[in-house]
Amino acid sequence: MDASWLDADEMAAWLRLVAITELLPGVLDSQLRRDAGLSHYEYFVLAMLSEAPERTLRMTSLAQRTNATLARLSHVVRRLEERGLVERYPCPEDARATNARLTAEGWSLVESAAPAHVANVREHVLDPLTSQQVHQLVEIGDALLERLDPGGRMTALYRREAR
Amino acid sequence: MDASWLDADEMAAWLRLVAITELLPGVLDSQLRRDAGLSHYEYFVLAMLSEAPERTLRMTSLAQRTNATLARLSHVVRRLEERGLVERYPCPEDARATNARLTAEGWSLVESAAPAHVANVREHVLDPLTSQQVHQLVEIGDALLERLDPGGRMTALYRREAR
DNA sequence: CCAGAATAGTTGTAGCGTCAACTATTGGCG
DNA sequence: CGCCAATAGTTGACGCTACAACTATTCTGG
Repeated sequence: MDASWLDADEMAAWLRLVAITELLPGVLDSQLRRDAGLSHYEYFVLAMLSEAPERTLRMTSLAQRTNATLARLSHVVRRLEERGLVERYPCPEDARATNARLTAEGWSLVESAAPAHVANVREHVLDPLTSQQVHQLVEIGDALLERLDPGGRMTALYRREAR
Repeated sequence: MDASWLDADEMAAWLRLVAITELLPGVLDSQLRRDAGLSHYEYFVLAMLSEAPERTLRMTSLAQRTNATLARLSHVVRRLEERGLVERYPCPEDARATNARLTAEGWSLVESAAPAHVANVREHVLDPLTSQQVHQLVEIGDALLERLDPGGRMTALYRREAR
């Protein structure tokens, strides 16, 4: 990390981004773990299902929406299924595919966990920013995701095209 | 994740930040793993040592600079020591403390890994941003880190005070 | 000056993610 | 048709991180 290769502003931005990616997961996980017994990724999976029609999604689509590989999702969904929060069944239209559906129990867990989670996100991320900075973060996020996920394989569903 | 609790811009910013924290580690890790046999966190540890006087730091200080807990760092340094990249020795001034020092081998590894890593950071993070956005990211980062690491326990060393 | 609290660090364990290997189905095209 | 590539998903092993428990020093107030 030779400082001469990045100018002062670039280095400052980079150090902050690294720190955020190290610290944010812990902040999210510990609140959700304590209040709902879920990791942030597990919560996010349940939340994506809760917003889908029939509260059901194919594994591949769910993996995209949660920025994860299929292998990771498969392990997570197996554990969620063992806890009765989700159920899997073969997709009727395509025998290769698997559908994951939120159970009633899973739905009520997300519902009960959401308020405290949203409050936590507000407290640690949204509140400290001005509304102008929130908007800047959207633009910066789009620019970065275009490179971090070039084909839009994981983020195409909500990403705005670059101007 | 009830959308009604966050407005459109807030939700957009939040989804992008989540996606970045999921995707960035993989982008950094895979390049460094392939080119230097190091995880990004391991590289960062070596890089922080390479910039310190005597290429030596106390474990606690090194943990702060790398946004990590002492437990995590201890495991990582043990593995780096086994590979001959770092050496540990009891701190003379305080018998509780341990110093970690970069070996010659560790130094040459960081030196050889740095160019490709910096290029990767440029390609995926800095280049897609305007210089104005880089500056905005610094401000946004400071605002978030003030909440993510309230006491400045991990980030005080480089964080700018809020205006 | 010494008892208890705080600091510094290590270690074992359990849980999660990555990677590679694998099965099963579908789609394309010759 | 029939074969081969692509798609969809699962699984097992391995490595890394968080958490809790532990040792060992140093600091501090009575």
